[in-house]
Amino acid sequence: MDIVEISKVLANKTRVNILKWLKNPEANFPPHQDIDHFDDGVCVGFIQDKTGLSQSTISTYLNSMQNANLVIPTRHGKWTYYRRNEDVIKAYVEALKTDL
Amino acid sequence: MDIVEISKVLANKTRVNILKWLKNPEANFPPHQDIDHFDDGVCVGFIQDKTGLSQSTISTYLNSMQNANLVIPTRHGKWTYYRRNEDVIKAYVEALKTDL
DNA sequence: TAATCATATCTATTTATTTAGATATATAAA
DNA sequence: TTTATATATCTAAATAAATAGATATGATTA
Repeated sequence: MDIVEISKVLANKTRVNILKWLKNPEANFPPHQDIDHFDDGVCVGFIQDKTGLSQSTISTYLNSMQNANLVIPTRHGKWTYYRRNEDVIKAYVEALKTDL
Repeated sequence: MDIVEISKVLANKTRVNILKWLKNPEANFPPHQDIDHFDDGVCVGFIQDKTGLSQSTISTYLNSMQNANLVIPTRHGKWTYYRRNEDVIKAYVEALKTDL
């Protein structure tokens, strides 16, 4: 549980927003074409559309969030879905509460 | 409660260490010359010595931490003491728990 | 298998952060 | 009232982060 590495991810409004949106994909994203649930998260394109930033920037952001273990990717055909890693998010908040 | 601004402060090992050290000044710093308690925190020089970074860097760090309301400065003669702002730290962790 | 689509990576530019030396300020001491 | 001490601010250099265009990869489709 690296507080500094996770804090670096959270030190950016867009990345914090992505995490918040992924809490409730039904409310924040349109339905996917091939599946009727968000069990594995949301595809990169939807996240990109919502932020208005470039595809490469969002891919970089999601990669950094994945490196910090804050999100989990799952490949579905040509799409990559990202969902929150609730265990790590919870553990981070707990670590702040005790260590900070 | 600005999650991004506070996360920027926590995105640096030295600044996180300073906050941790200030939790227990008795254990982490020598006694002050003029007073025999740490009620108003720890003087800048002691914090600088412990980090090994330059005086101006530590002053900048403490300033950024103060801007984020994470620490509170108090002037005692020619020394400035810094202590944790427990209310804001607690509120930040709570905000993460609910918003993030 | 050629074309297409979604995503990742590479490269480059702009902007922000880190860090320290030099200087300024504010207080205390001689 | 000069001198010393503690801290803050200014300036500048080095490093890192943000961002996007171009290109590559991997999967589907024609």
